[in-house]
Amino acid sequence: MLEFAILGLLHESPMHGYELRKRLNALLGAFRAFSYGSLYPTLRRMKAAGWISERVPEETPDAPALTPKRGKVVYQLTAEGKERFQELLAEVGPATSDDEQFGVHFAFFSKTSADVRLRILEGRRRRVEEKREGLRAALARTRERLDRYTLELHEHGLEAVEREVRWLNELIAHERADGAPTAEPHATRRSRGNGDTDAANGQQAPT
Amino acid sequence: MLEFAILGLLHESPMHGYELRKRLNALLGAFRAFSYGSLYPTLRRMKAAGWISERVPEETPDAPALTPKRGKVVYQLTAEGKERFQELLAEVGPATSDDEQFGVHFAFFSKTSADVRLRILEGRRRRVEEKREGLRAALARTRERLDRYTLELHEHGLEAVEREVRWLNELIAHERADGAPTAEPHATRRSRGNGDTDAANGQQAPT
DNA sequence: GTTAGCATGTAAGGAGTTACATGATTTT
DNA sequence: AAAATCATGTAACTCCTTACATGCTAAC
Repeated sequence: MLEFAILGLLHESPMHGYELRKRLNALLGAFRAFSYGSLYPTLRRMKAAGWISERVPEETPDAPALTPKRGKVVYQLTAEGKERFQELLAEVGPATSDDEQFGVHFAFFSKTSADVRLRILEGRRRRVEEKREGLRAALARTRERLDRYTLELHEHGLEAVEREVRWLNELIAHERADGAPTAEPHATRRSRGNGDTDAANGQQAPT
Repeated sequence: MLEFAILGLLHESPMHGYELRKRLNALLGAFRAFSYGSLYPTLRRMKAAGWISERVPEETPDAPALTPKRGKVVYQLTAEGKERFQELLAEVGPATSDDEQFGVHFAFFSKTSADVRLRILEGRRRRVEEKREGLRAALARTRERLDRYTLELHEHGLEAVEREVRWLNELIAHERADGAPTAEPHATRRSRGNGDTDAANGQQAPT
């Protein structure tokens, strides 16, 4: 997780730990935050594994050995690191649909190939739909017996999940449209709604 | 967390581990799931701490020592356990606004006193509002530089957070109305909207 | 009489957090 | 030169997961 995120960020440009952490928490803002206590040990491990290397920050040729005393350590990806990142990008396991895993994978979608993107989105959708069905069933089964607050909690959870399914549907439709503008012979009319999600919509124009 | 949830469930009725886990995951459906690997050791700890006790399932007086060989172990709350639960209910620390902590606390709201409920809801709202502001600032700051997907992720996150603020506002208003139908001399008109949350609403009737 | 699901547990370990400790650099 | 913030790191610990191991009980 952390490792993957670090690889992704260093893929864009070399960085030192402190900055890495800030960018990490900005990137994943909605999902996750990491502390130094995990960051630095992870960097160590990754260096030992050969995926990243330290780089002494460019000395201006004039001031050669100024003071890299306990200096900033700038990390950059090695060739192996780049490979590893590609590997992790494409490796869509059963856990890739988990909240956090999905978030991180999604954050690096622009570095992911179109087919893998689609696989991930569909996997996530299935997962979220399962959760939705579970919640619906539980609600239908116990609606009468639940106290006001538990009910409120479950309904709010259900709505959040329904929203996410809609979001994923849009993303998937978009991916399909982008990837095969003239190919797919199966969704000519009906720009929204895919038959599975029931029609409990009612959206309004975005802010 | 687990401990708190167990106390809460056993507060309703005695149960054995297996059932406990099922009810636990049903109760927190949207938030969390626990595995046996954590459940049983936790039960042990709690028993050692004196919060719960095992109860040999009522033998029918006719068949005295039938076969409780490796029988079901039914756990029930002790007096100390009940106290502990009340303590945890009322103890609103800085972490009570965290996603999971909040979810569990909320699930037991019907056993929580009105003033604590309000404190928890307001704490949560503040937390979520902070997150919202962070996301908004980040979006405003970097909107141009972000790739399509990161943008999509952040916007979806922001919307989710905005939804939760609205939800919390409703809950808080409801609590206030319930708790002090005639008392509070400070919210006579304006049944909704609390000045802080900006007016990006636009809700429709619930399902 | 064997598969499926109920029921209880343990050992090893993953993935992080908190709290602490320290030094360098910039701002006031 | 004091305060803030940047920057790196470690030790101890928390909390839970995975994988395994076992036995009982109902259904087919």
